[in-house]
Amino acid sequence: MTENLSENDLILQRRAKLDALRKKGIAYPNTFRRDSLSGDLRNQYKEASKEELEEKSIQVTVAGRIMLQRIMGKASFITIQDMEGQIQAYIRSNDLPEGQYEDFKTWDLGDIIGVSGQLFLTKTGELTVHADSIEMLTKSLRPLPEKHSGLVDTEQRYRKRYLDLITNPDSLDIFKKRSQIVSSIRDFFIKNNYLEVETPMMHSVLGGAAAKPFTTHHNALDMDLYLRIAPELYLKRLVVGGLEKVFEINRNFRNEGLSTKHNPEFTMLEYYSAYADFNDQMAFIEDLFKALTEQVLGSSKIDQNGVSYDFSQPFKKISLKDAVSEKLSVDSSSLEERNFLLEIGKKYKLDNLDNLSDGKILFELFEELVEDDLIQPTFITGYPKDVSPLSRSSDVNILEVDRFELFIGGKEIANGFSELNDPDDQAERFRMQVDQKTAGDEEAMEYDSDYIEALEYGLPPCAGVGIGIDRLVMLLTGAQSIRDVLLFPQMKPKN
RNA sequence: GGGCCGUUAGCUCAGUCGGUAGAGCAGUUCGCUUUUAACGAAUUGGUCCUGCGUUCGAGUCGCAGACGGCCCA
Repeated sequence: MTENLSENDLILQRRAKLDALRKKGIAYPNTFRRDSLSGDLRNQYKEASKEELEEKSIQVTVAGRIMLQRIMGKASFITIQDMEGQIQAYIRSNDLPEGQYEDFKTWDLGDIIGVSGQLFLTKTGELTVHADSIEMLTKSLRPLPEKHSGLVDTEQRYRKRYLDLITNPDSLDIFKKRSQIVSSIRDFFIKNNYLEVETPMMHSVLGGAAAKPFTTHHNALDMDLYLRIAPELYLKRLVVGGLEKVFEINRNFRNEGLSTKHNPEFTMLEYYSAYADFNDQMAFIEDLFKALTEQVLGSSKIDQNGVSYDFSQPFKKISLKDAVSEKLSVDSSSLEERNFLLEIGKKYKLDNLDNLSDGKILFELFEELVEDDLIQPTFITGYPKDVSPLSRSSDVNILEVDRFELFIGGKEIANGFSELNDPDDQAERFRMQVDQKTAGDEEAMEYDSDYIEALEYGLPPCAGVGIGIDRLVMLLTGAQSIRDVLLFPQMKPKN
């Protein structure tokens, strides 16, 4: 448990074995090359019969970590694990140089070795490499977690992810899926003629989202900088610059509490398309989810944590006001009356109620009352202007903007809107943000005059979307905590 | 920030009413040439998360703290 670097017996024994290797001059070789991976061999020969394999005399060289061993006096079976899975090797004294079998018997679980030999099927039908040569490649000095249960302790799984990955195939599978998801998204955007870009992670002006930032300091410039809370304002500068379709998959940093849904650094996909509006983007998201689930999970109809999702169908759409009024069983027009909003806000114990605008109260009521219940994919539309300082104003309702958020499984998955490209309107919204900041709102944005100047050159009509990759991976893998989809979730150091 | 729960051997876990710290796996030794979490025999291994307190005596009870998990804000 405690990080005890004083070496116990198990480590001393392994070190003694390493010393013996060092004396022979074969401690950490790097000349061994494999020609096969466990998964490929399994796939390739899953149909082959014992006789066929024997007849073909297939010589292979594999490498990996010893995970299981069944040692007998003059012959052994071991299970070695590589990046694709496990394969068994049969090590027989007679087939090795004099004395090597005795050395082999001192090898430990966790050691990384290479094995060459012919493939065969054992009498129980398991594909096995019949070793004619074996080599110790990396001596492991510390014992692995228990071979059957794997590493169970949640804290250790996060702190020592490598042990989790070695011993828990389910965990490994989540991270393989995560990689496929990101790769599939990237393909989808590139196919749709988007250009992938990278924008600054260190910002001198805070903007692009409502969040508390981390600050850092640049010594040579002697200036404080924020770790970015969102790339939005830079990506839209690029659209001004003529990159009419751009996307970025990268980290954002928000200085807030940790939970099963929040990690201070997390991965965001943001993309922008000129000559599109928020309705176009909703349709595009439906296409994205259909393609993504088909590619990564093999079907757009999936079951996750007891819920069935069908991503081949259009998603439900409902306005924020209707969603809240439905929940409260009141007429949606009553949500336009401040007294009623205050009454309901009080009932649900919203903080600092009197200082909140009507739109903010409505928005917070939505989060409080509705969000968790949006299990099937649902676009919420009709967002209040005062919680959406970068969104284009609605042409039909002066208090609202052309914005949506997508909820699936009770979690916010995407946020998108027609972009505000009127520089005067944007300047006015920034000023309101600054007022809110002055009034004590720590999540409010700063006035970004450089961005306003960019808008003055002309941002084409456009719409953009942000999708939280971590939550998306949670959805598609069934993970219950964001820490289970982050290789190294944020943890307090021990001691 | 609040509530609840957890922390015992390298790992996975027991530990009764407060009375000498236990098992399985791993390790070590022996046996075993087609095993499957191999098997059989023997055996080593402890800062019971930390500190303070109560007590003749604390893994166990109390207080404070650390780290983690879940829920709430």
